[in-house]
Amino acid sequence: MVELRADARRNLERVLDAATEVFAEEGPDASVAEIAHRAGVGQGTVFRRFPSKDDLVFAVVERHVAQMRALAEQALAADDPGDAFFDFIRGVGELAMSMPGLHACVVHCGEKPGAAELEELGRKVVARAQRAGAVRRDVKPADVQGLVRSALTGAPAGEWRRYLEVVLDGLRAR
Amino acid sequence: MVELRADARRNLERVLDAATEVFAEEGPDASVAEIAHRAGVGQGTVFRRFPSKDDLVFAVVERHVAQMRALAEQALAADDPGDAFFDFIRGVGELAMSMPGLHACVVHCGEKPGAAELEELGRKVVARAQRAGAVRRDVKPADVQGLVRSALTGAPAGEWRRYLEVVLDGLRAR
DNA sequence: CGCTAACCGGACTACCGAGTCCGCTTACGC
DNA sequence: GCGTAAGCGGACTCGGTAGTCCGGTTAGCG
Repeated sequence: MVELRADARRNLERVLDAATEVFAEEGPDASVAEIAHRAGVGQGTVFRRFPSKDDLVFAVVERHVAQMRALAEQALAADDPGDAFFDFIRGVGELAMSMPGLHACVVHCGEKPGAAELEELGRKVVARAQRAGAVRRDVKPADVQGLVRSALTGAPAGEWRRYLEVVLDGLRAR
Repeated sequence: MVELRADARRNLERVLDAATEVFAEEGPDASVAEIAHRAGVGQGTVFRRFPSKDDLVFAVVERHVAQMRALAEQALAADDPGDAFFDFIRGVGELAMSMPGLHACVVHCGEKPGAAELEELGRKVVARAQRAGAVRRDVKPADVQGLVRSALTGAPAGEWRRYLEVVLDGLRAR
């Protein structure tokens, strides 16, 4: 499987796009049949590339997480560590909540995909903000991640920005 | 169905107890078969009393929510509105997280069961604390509820108390 | 007692979604 | 062109769950 035939590659992309769409709308419980149909291919085609449904979810989430990594890198390069942190979190919120279903997928896969690097970067962003005295020192980077994810996941439709601000206020050094 | 035969009443209680146990362990996705088995009755017996599985979930959640109402009433009777509020929230946390699966059930049923009265009481507790200057004024009672629920739902196993404290700090008037 | 309506259990149906299989189609190297 | 292996689709299997049904059991009244 080093080289994919042209039609196979085309279908693979269709599947990934359709899966992103469908998962974004319905979350990780969307059925593979729906995705295959939306992609205009048979179920067999989906399962040939992604041996299990979870593999498909991972692939979709992977793309999504990559964008967050970019934000984290940007935050590390910024001048003010405190502002960088708070803007980073807000950016992650915008990204995640632009496709709520996908966010549920991220939660669904736990830590699996490119989360390791993202977490590593996130750790640095947090540590830097703590060193600069902008973030309270008694929270661990994992706590920040968890709290933010909770606020985003739990907020009703249009309210997540307000929720996030409350959490961010709770994270500020006092 | 005004009067229930003695054996029927006994079975009804067994079912409710078993359901509470099982939902507390496995969340709202636990199967009715498991509950019936744990209660030592047939599935038919369960469905005779609760026409759908959701009805059963509601009944179980109802009981759980009643305990929270008690806490809210207690909070309203307390002297210091600020302390009352923060202790109330912590109490709700203890109650909810002593049975995490049940908490997921509460989330699962949305607002259905005795939530209306609980919400009404909660509203008063929050308003009182805001009037006393202990809680920031730009949050609505529903936000408090949502934020707390999010923090509890999203926290990993042993960490919910720490999460809750961050959120509570975010809610304090500054 | 003994009769009967209420009640019981658990087999059964209906349905849904993940993952498999195989006969047919098509890209593409020669 | 043409032969063939890569690829395709979608019907099918399999497992699991909500909800139904009915022949058998029993509470409890007279």
